Amino acid sequence: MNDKSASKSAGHDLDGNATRERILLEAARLFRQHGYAATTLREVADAAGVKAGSIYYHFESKEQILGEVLDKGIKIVYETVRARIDALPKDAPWRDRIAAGIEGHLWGMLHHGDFTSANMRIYGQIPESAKAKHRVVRREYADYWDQLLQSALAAGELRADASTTIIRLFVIGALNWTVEWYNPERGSFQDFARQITAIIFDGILVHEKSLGTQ
Amino acid sequence: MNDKSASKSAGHDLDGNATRERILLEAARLFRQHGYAATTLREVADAAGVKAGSIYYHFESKEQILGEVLDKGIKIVYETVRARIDALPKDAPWRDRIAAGIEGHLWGMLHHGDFTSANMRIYGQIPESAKAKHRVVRREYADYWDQLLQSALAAGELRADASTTIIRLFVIGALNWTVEWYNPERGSFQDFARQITAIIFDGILVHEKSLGTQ
DNA sequence: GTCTATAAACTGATAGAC
DNA sequence: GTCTATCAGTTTATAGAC
Repeated sequence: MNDKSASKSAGHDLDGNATRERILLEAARLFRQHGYAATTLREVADAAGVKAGSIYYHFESKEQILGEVLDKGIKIVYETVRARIDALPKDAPWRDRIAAGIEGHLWGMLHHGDFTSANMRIYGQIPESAKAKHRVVRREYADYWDQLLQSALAAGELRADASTTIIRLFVIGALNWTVEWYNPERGSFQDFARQITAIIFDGILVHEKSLGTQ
Repeated sequence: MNDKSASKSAGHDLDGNATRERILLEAARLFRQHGYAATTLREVADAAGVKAGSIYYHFESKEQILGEVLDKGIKIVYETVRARIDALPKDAPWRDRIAAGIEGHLWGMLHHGDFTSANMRIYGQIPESAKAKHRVVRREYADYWDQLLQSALAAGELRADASTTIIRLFVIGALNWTVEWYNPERGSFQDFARQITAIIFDGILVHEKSLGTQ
C-alpha cells in the first residue's frame, strides 16, 4: 500500500516484477501471432524493452514462459466464469447459471485475447512435457462445466439426446473460437454475448414457440 | 488406364508425383502437430522418405508447400459440402440443405484431419504473404455459406435476431473445432453428425415443442 | 537487474555429382 | 529424380562485466 516506486540502489533497474510481467504479456502476444517455436526470445526481449540475455534472470527457460502463458489463459477464464455464477442467487435455475458461464467465458476470453488465443492456438503444437503440466488446470475447468451441465440435465433443463461430454466440447470449443473472429466494431460486447447465448440455447432455426431465452 | 509402374530409365526414381504427394501429406501432418515455422524441411523429408535437398525438385520453397497444404484443407471441405447439397432435390427446404452442409463439412474435415486441422491451427500464424494468397479460397467458401443462410432467412427458416454473419462464423467455427476433439471411439460418425446438427439447429436446452429435427 | 559476447547447434536454400 | 556437401544466417542458453 506504500510507494511502489521505491527503486533499488544498484545498477539501472526500476522494477523487476514489472519487467517480468511485460515479458509474459509480450510472449503471449507473439506466441499467439507466430506460434511457440516460431517466436524467438530475441523478439520477446525486444518487445518487452530488454535484451535477450536478461530474460534468463526472470525465467529459467523458454518453456517456463510457455507454461505461465498457458496457465494464465485458462485461469483468467475460469475465475471469471466462477465469479459470474457465484454472484447468482442460490436458487437460480440452471439455465441462468449456464448463461452466466457463457457470458463469463466470453468476457474473460475477449478481454485477455493474447493469453486465451495463444493457449488455444499453440496447445496442440507444444512439447508433451509442457502439455502434461498444463493438463491439470485444463481438466479442472472441464470438470467444472461437466458438473454444471449434468446438474442441468438432472433438472430436466438440458437436452438428453446428446451426451453432456459432446455438449461441453461443442460449446466450449465454439466459445473459444470466437476470439478468432470477434470484432468489437460490429456492436457492443453485451449484444454479442446475448446473440451467442441465444444461438447456443435455442439453435439457429426458427421455432414456433421458444422456451429458452426471451 | 495402363500400367502405372512404368518406371523411368534413369537413376533410382519410381514415381515422382507420388513422392510429391507424400511430401504434402507429411508436411500437413507436421504443420498440424508442431506449427509451420517449427517444422523443418529435414523433418518433412525424413517422414516422406527422401533427403532434404530433394524437396526442392518438387517445390520452390517451404512457403509453396504451405500454400498447397492450406488450399487443400479448405477445398476438400468445400467440395464435399457442395456435393452433399447438390445431391438434394431441387425443392429441398433450406433446413435440409444446411443439414447436408453441416454433415459434409464434418465429413470432409474429419476424414482429412491433417489438412483441415493444419489449416485451422496455423492460418493465424503464417506470414502475411501466404495469408493473402489463401484468402481467396477462404472468402469463396464463406460466401457460399452466407448465401445459404441468407436464403434460409428469407424463407423464414432461420432465426432473425442474430446476424447471418455471426451465425456463419459461430457455426463454421464450432464445426472446425470438432477436429480437435472428435473421437471415433465414442460412436459412429453418423451419430456424431446427428448430435452436432441437432445442437446447432435446436440448441442445448430442452424445449416444450421442437419444430427443428425430430 | 541488465548488459555484451559467444558457444554449439540448427535453419532454408543452392550447386553439382550421379 | 535423388543424392551429398555446404553457405550464410539464426537459435537457445551461458559467462562474466558493470
